[in-house]
Amino acid sequence: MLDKTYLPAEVEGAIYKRWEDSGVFAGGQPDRMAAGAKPYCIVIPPPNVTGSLHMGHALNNTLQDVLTRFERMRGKDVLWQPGTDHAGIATQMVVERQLMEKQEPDRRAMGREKFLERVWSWKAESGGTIINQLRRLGASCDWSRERFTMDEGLSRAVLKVFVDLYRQGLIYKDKRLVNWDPKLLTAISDLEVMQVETKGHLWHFKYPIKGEKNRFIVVATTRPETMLGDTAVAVHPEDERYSDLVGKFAVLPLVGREIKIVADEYADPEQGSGAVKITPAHDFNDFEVGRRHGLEMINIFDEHACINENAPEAYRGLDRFAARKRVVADLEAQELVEKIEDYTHTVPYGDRSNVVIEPWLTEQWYVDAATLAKPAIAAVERGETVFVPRNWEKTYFEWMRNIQPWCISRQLWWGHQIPAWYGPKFGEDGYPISGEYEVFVAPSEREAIEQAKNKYGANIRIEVLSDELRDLPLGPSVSHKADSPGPPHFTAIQLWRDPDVLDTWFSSALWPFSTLGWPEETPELARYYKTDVLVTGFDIIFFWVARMMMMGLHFMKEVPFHTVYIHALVRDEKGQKMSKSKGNVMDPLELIDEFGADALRFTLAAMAAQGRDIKLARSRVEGYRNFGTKLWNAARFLEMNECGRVAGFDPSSAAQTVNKWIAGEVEKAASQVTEAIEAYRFNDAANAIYHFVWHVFCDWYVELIKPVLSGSDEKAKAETRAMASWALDEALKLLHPFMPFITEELWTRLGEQGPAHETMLITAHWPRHSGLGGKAAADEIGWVIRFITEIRSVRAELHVPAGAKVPAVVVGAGKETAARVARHDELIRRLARIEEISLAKGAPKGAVQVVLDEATVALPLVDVIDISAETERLRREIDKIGAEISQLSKRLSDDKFVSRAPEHVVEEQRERMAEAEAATAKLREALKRLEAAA
RNA sequence: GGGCGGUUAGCUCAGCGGUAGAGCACUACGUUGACAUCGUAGGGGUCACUGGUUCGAUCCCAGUACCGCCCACCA
Repeated sequence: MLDKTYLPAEVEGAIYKRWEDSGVFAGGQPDRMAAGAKPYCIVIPPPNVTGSLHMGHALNNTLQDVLTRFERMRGKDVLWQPGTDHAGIATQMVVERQLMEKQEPDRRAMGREKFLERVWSWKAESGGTIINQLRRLGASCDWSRERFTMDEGLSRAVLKVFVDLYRQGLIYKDKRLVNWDPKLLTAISDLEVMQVETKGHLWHFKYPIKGEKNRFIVVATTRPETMLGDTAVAVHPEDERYSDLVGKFAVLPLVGREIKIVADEYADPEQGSGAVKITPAHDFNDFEVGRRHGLEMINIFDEHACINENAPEAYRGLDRFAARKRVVADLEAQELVEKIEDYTHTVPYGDRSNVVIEPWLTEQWYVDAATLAKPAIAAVERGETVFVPRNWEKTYFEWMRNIQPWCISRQLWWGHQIPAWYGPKFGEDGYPISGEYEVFVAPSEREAIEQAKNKYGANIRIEVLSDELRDLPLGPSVSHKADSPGPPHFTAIQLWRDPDVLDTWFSSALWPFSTLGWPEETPELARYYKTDVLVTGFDIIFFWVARMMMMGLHFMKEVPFHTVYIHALVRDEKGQKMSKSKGNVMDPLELIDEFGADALRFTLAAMAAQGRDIKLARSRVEGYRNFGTKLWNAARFLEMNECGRVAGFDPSSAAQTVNKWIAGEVEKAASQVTEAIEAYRFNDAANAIYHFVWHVFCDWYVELIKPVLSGSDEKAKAETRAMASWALDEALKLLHPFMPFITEELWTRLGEQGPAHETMLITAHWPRHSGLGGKAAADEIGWVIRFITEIRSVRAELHVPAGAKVPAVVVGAGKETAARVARHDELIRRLARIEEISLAKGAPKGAVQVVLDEATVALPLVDVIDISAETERLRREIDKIGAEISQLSKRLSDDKFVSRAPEHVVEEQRERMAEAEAATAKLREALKRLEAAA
C-alpha cells in the first residue's frame, strides 16, 4: 500500500542508486546499439571543481536532464557527458585562502611543486562535492565517463592544440598592454574585466611650456599618478588653439622630463581643454598614440601597481592610490592644479579579485581569435549551429565580428603550463643577445630538447632548469667556457620552461571533443561528435560557446553542436540577481531537502520560458511539491480500487465513453509534451503535463470513473481499471523527464499489484499514439463536464447548501441529450449532487434554470432560493450574451468584413452568433417562467 | 555611443491577427471513502502610451516613456 504522503527525502537516494547501479546512464547500451539507435549527446557545461550547486546549475542541469531522459525514453543512444573544470584562478584562490586560514606558509614560500600537490589533494578531497550534488538533483549523466580538464587525456589535448596553433601561427607571443590584476598578479582577458561606474574626480593639471614663461598647457586626468609616466601631450591637428605648440615641449612637473606636444586625431577638441596627456605604458589609447609617434613607453608600476624606479624617488614604493594623493598634493603646492571636478566614469575591475585593473606592459601569449572566428561565424550564418532563442545569434555575431586577440597566458600555477621552452638567442658576434631568446614550443620536454639541439647543434648538452629556478621571468641563463679570447665556446645550454599557465577557458574550449577522447580517434568521438545540443546561460556565450565553436571547427572540421539552447538567469522573486552580499541566495539543496528534487526541477522547467529571466519564488516550489502529492494520491486511489496493469492492454479497444475520452486526452497530452520538448519550450511541456495530470486525470477522469468502480458492471469495471492504470502509466512517462523520482517510485510501486514492468521507467518507451479517443467521446464527456460545472456554478452562486441534494429537470432535450442523460445519470447525480434527473416538456415553476445547448436544465428550488436573486442572475447572463451579440452582429453586418475576412473566420462568427442567439432565447424563456412563478 | 530584451490579473509569468490564459495570492462554501500539500465556486485586466498597416491589432510596423541587460568608450 502506498502511504498517504510521498516523502521525497526517504526515497530519492535509493532510486538514484538503482538507476546508477543498473548502468542505464551510460551511452552505447548494447541493446540500443544493436537496434540501431541514433546517438544523442550533450556535454555538460563543466562546473567549477571548487563549486557547489547554485540555482543556475540547478536550472542548467535540470534542462539537460529533461532532454537526456526524454531522448533516452525515445530509444536513442544517449550520452550525457559529465565533468568538472579546474577553474584556474578560482581554485588557486580557494587553496591559498585555506593556507592563510591555517596559518601555513603561502604559496610562494611553499614553492610551485608543493603548492600544486596541495591543490591536487584538495581537489581529491572536495572536488566531488558538486558531482554529488548533481546526483541529488537527479542528473542522469554517464558518470563512468566523468572527466576533469586537467586529466591526463584532456591535458594532452590542450598541449596538442597549443602546439598546432603555434605552428600554424595562430598562437604567438606579443609585448603589449594587458589587463593586469595587481592583486592576483596575473594578466587577464578582456572578458574578465568588469566596467564599473564609479564616482571619481577629474583633475586638470597645468604643464608648463618649455622656454615660455607663464604659459601652460592644461590636461585632465582621472588617474593623476599616471602623469609620472607621461611622455607626450596630444592635441588635435586642426585645433587652432594649439597649432603653434605642436612640436614644442612641455616640462612634466614633478619629473622634469621634457615631453613633446604632438598632433594626433585621438585628441578631442570638444573634450576638456582639448589637450590630452599621453601615458603609453598605462593606457590602451595612449599606447596607440605612442606607437604612432614613436614615443617612449615608461612603465612606472611594478607588478603590485606600486611606483617603481622609473619614477622620481619621492614616489617610489608608493601604492598607486597613495601616489595619486601625493601627486595631487605636490602639484597643488606648485599651483599647477587648475581645477578638480566631480566626475563619474567607468573603472575596470577584475571579476575575481575585485580590484582596479591596470593596463600594464608585459609579454603574453595570444590566440589569433579573428582568424579562428571566421569559420565560426560562417557556420552560424549557414545554420549549421542554431541558437535557441534565435536572437542570441546577433549577440554572437556582434562579438565575433569584433573579436580581439585572446590573451591566454596567466601568471598562475594551477592550470596547464604553457608548453614553451626558452633558450638564449645568439647574435652575429656569437654572444647571447640580452633580453632576447629562442622559443621552442613542443608537446613535451623531450621534443623541446630535440628542437633545441637542432638549433644549437647536436654536440651541445641541453639542460632544463628545474621548477624551483625557472619561476623567474625572462632572461637567458647560459653556461659556457670563456677561457680564451673571442666569442665564448658553449658546451651546455640551459632551457627553462615558460612558468605561466593557460587561461582556464582554453581547455574548456576543447571540451566537446577532448572529453570524447580527442586527439585519439576513439569510437565515442566518431559516434557522438558533433554533439546535439549545448545548454547554457547567455553569460558565457563569449567565454565558452564562441570559443568551442572556433576550436571545434578548427580541429574537428565540424561544429561542436547543432543547437545552442540559451536559458535565462535565475533571479530572486524581486528580480534581483542572487548574490551572497545581498543575502537573497536560494540554495537549491535546501529546497531539495524541503520539497524534493522533483519539485525544484519542475519549478525551474515550468518557469524556463524562452528569452526571459526566471524570478524564482519559494511558493512555486511548494506548489509543485503539492502537485507531486496530488499525483501520488491519484495513484493511491487507483491502487485502492485495484486498478492493476493489464499486460498488452490496447487503449483503442475501450468501449466505455469515458475510457475512450481519457485515451484521447492521453494522446493529446503526449503530443503536446513531445512537441514542446522538441522545440525546447520546457515551460509549455511542463504545463501540458501538469494540466493533464491535475485538471484532466484527477479532476475529471478519476471522478467520472468512481460510479463505475463502485458499480456492478464487471465488464465496465475491468475495462476502466485497465484504462485507468494505463493512463496513469502514460502520465508517469510524460512526467518522468521533469519529476524522475516520484514517477519512478510510482512506476515500481504500482507494479506490486498488477504485473510489474519489465524495465524501470527511466528506460520505458516514450508515449506516441494516434487515433485514440475520437470526437464523439470528446463531445459527450465535454457535455457531461459542462452539465456538472453549470449546475455546480449555479448552486454556489445562489447559495444552495453544499450538502443539499436537489432534483433536476431537463427541458427540451433532443434525442442525443436524452440519451446522454440516461447514460450518465448516476455520474451527474453524484458529481452535481442531484437527487434525481428527469426529462420534461415544460419547466417547473420557480426553478433555477441553466441553458445547455438546445436544452434547459431546471432545478426546482422554490423553497431554497431567492427568486429575485435568480431573476437578477438570469438578467446578467442575458446582458452578457447581449454584449457579445451586438459585437458579432456589428461585425457580420460589415460588408468589408464579410467580403475580406477568410471564409472560415466568417463562418465561425456566424456560428457563434447563432449559438448566442439561441442561448439568449432560452434565457429569456427561463426568465419569463421565473417571473410567472413569482 | 552601439546592441538586445521587457511593459498583459494583486504577484510571477504564458500567449496570440479574429471570444485574454496559468500558477500563486484573494473571497465564499465544503471532512462527498484518493488527496486539507485538498475539493467546489467566484472576484479581478481601456494587454504602458501615441500613431500607422488591416475588414479586424494585446499581437505586425514606427515613434514615445519607463525598466533591465550586454558590448564599446570615457581627458
